[in-house]
Amino acid sequence: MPTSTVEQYIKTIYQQEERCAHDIVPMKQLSEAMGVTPGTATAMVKHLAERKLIRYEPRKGVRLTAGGRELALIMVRRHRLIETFLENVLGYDLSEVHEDAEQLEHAVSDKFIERIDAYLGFPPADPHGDPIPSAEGHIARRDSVPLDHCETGDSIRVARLRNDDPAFLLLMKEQRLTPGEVFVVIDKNETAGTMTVQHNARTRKTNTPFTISMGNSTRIMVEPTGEQ
Amino acid sequence: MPTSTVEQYIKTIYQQEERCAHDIVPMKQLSEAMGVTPGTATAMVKHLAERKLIRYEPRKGVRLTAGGRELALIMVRRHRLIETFLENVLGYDLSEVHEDAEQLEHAVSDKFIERIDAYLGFPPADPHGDPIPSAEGHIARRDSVPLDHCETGDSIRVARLRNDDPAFLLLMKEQRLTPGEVFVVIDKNETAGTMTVQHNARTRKTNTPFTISMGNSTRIMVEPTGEQ
DNA sequence: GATATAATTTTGATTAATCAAAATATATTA
DNA sequence: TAATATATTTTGATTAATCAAAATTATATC
Ligand SMILES: [Mn+2]
Ligand SMILES: [Mn+2]
Ligand SMILES: [Mn+2]
Ligand SMILES: [Mn+2]
Repeated sequence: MPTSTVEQYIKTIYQQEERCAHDIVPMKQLSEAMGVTPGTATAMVKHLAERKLIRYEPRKGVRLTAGGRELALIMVRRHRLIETFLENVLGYDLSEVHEDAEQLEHAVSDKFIERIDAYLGFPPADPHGDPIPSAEGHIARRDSVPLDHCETGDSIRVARLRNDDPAFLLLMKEQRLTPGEVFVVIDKNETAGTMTVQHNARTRKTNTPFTISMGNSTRIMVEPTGEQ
Repeated sequence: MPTSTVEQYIKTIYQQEERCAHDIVPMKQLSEAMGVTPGTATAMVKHLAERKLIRYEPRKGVRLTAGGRELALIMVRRHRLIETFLENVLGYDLSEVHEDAEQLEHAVSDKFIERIDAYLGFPPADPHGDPIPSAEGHIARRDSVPLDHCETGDSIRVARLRNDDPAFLLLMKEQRLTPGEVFVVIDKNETAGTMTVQHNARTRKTNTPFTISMGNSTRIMVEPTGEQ
């Protein structure tokens, strides 16, 4: 049985592989993502390699083995189902779900997770819009693009918010920039490094435009609505 | 912040104090209840005494301080609310709730517990009939007696099942000997060391009597129905 | 290409939790 | 009371996870 520390390292390596074009993950990146000193990460990485959960290339970095990916997807499934439960059932705010899920994911049994899944009606995605892997380890690939790839006039739907910072998520909630919501890009100012979007709601009169930095907009994944 | 090991020791000491007429808990009893060697328990007990969670009398045993009792009641509250959630919401069997609660109680946040409490409608007792302490650490005292204190002819209601063994609980469920159910003692055989009870249901025809050993009957806490 | 900078690994130490087995104290029994 | 049994503590060792700081290697810069 993996310890919760091992679980957390493996999940983190998976996430870093996703972020950086599924290349090898360097030690600095891993140690920073784990919040430990580089030496600690090196020691753990050797242990994970012995356990055959990763392949470790000294002085280069690490990547998951098939077995490591399997464990990572189990952890991602747990995390996302727990987040969905916290928001949908217990009424947590979007900005609060991550912190608690980060702990609970290491304490729940398979039985618990499968029952939660059924209770929620087998949701395809978590509150951030991230797809929930199946119990067998299959994960849906959804082709969304970062908001900064869009142009003025584009009609878009928010797909995922790839940032766990509560302050960021609180702001997104305030501006209704949450998964499923439809917007139009009304301005893209490369010089200023900002994008301005406007909510498409017909039920509200106050569709005040909202301006966001280009940096933050890379964390908002969107897909075209198909409408012009 | 106490580690989950510290939490578990404190909760266990509380339970052993309850069992044995709130006297001092000897080291052997503690080490057996924790499933560790006596030396391990001695080392931990010194640590808990430094933390002012217990008072430790060498060669005698331990007892909780006010602070220790406070932590213990927090853990008991968590455990019982989680058990209630697992049975009432996720459909766990009575015999399955304990194992998962034993892990989850160390991973949940205060926010999680208060939301679960509200979601369940502030239940007074868990599925075993054990009272749930309030968030402020108050616990209801219910004066129930062990089944073996009853006499032939007594009409009784099951209050609590003080045994976490899944096999025992499975049997109790089968015989409908669960909290709230009403029975009549139809025989008490001191020589054979058995008691026989019969379910009071009017909706069923098959009220076959059920015989249980005196030893097991001490784990079934009951209260008189008031009817003759 | 030599040197400065950055990343990585190694070394030595620490903390929490545990066990096995030896030592000691207490309780029971003859 | 003396001998025996039981409970408890002590000692020495182990495992997992971590840090600080020194040593090493790779990368970038001049
Ligand atoms: Mn985690
Ligand atoms: Mn998420
Ligand atoms: Mn526990
Ligand atoms: Mn219970």
